[in-house]
Amino acid sequence: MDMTEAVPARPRRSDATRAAILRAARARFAADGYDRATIRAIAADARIDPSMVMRYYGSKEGLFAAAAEFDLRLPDLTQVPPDRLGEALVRHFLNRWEGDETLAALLRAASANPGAAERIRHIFTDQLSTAVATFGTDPATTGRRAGLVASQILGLALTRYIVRLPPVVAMPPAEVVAWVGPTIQRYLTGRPEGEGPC
Amino acid sequence: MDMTEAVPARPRRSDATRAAILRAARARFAADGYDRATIRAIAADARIDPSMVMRYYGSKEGLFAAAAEFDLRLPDLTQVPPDRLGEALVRHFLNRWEGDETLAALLRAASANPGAAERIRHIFTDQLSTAVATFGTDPATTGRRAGLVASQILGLALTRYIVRLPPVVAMPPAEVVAWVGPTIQRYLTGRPEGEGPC
DNA sequence: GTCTATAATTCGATAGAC
DNA sequence: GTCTATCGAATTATAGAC
Repeated sequence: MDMTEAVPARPRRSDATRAAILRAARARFAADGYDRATIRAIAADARIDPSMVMRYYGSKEGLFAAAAEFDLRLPDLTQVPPDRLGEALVRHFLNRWEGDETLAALLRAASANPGAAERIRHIFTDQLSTAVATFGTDPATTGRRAGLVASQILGLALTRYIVRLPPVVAMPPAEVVAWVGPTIQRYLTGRPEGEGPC
Repeated sequence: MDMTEAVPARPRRSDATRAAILRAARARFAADGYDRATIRAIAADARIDPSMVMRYYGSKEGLFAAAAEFDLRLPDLTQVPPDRLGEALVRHFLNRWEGDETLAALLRAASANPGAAERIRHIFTDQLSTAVATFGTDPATTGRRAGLVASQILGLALTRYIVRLPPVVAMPPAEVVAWVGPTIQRYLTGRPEGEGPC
């Protein structure tokens, strides 16, 4: 047994530095977008030398790829009362945004960085579609429903955190849930044109 | 009567050049975002020298300000049957986007350009709010309703034209209207939590 | 592992000839 | 009005000393 096995999953000496870089990168990318967030500024925030960023992440693209790792952490929709799916989803997304600026960084970067839009597509097709598919709507409509949900959820994020439309920013979370919840609910389980079971 | 009056509102010799610059600028800003759309590239598209752009518009910011002039051209909502307001608005926005890339340019630039987000805020508060206020809902809720409409409309534009989510891109206009129309209708005239007049 | 120095681009903007 | 030439600044990325 050699020394490398004596230290399983050894915490590298510079893991703290790497984490600091990622933290600073996420904040800068979220605040300034991809192009305006410079490696120099990120390094300054993390209190390290700019060349360290290159050493650890290879390039600016590599840094962004690492900083933009994101999981929606969608709850198990089968555990939610079927008539409260929309409400639950909106509440979940609000919490997810306020606690993690990664999605805001992705959204802001999506217009300039070729990989960011692709990343968002994957997140909101793979992760969301599989969640939508877990309960028994017609599989043929799953993609469309997930896309509609994404359009409202991302639009809410855009107007609340990027464009910052005053009325949307001012709405308390409970009221956002009350207004947008029914929209998501209909996209998930309803039909178009409001010809619902009225 | 002197010569200046003999040629009222004279079309300057270079108006064609100015228009070509604006056309190229809108396309580049829409495709690449503010930072990546360079004056050099715009000038090349317009088949003119880069210095002409500076001469006509002073700076890159000035050029963007001129290129991002946008009017929602909202129809008179009082002429629309009250139960078809949502449908009419969604249809109008779809047509407005497909025919003019200015809004896409604004949306793409909103994350990098300080003035673009401000411009969108004005467009979607002033223009939309006044339209929402024209019919008789409680004035206290006008701003909120306009904000909610903007969140869904801008989210639709974001997922359809910027992020390009496949299911949203693939939806024919009629189906977008059928699905999203009722959402806008409820934001305009309904109440939250789906406790509508059922 | 960390930092200095700098290479190699690229961009917005300016000056001035024609 | 139009174009050539170029400045000055900022960026990513690399090479190499310590």
